[in-house]
Amino acid sequence: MPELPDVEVFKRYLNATGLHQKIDQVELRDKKVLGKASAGNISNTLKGRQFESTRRHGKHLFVELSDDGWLVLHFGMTGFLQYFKGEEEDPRYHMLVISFDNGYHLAYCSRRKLGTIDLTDNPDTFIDQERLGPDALELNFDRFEQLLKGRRGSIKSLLMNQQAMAGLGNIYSDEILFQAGIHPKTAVDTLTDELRQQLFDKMREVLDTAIDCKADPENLPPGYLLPRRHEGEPCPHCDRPIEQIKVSGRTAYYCPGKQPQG
DNA sequence: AGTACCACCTGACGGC
DNA sequence: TGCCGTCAGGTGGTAC
Repeated sequence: MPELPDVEVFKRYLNATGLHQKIDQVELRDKKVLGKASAGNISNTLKGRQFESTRRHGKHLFVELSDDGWLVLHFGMTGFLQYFKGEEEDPRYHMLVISFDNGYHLAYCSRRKLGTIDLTDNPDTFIDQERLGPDALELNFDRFEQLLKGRRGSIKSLLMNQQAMAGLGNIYSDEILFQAGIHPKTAVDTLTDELRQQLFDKMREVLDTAIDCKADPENLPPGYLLPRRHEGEPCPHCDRPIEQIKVSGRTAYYCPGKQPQG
């Protein structure tokens, strides 16, 4: 699930629940989700401290600790956060459980364990080390155009390339290309000025809208692809059946009427 | 540079 | 009902 809008929702959730409380206990239940930091390292760093603030960059969530240091969360395909009191209802997917002195717990949950938990002294350093591009919502049009320059691959691959820009994954790149009326396989270097502008505008619009909708596709306004993102479903604009193709290894859905092949 | 394929994990779904 | 193949919204490595 977690692309930029989802992670932004997690960030707000954490801001509303887990800040400014002393961390009493830290339990790492599966080391498979660890990045470079060790379990002991995570535990020692968090215990006795508080979460002070959060920052999101692309699909990464950084959580600032009192006295230097940040916890880094990446959610993979199935990660999410859960704040709860007392007993855990379904602890099967709780990979990391942080217990506060108010009796509440914050759990990092993941079914497929494809996410990563790590530590960093400085988010900017971490972003550099991971070679992440600028956050998709912090781009201005000039910077966006710079990113497109000299690229020859498909536009969908570029949108999903975290080194180019950070935050977009398979489903929101589909939605953005649908709204912009651009076929996912369109070569980047064949996009007209008009389409580049359209793409940039729709990227912002889709991301802002998705965040407003709590990143739940069912809440999206009429005219969005995501609730109908299945082969053969009618296009919400023209009723033509949605088609499915592979674009750099990922399944892409698009409307052949609204997004003609270039 | 770009793409294709595999791997990491687990669960859901469709076909038989 | 049960087994099996396939696929899933992410990422990294390798090979071409």
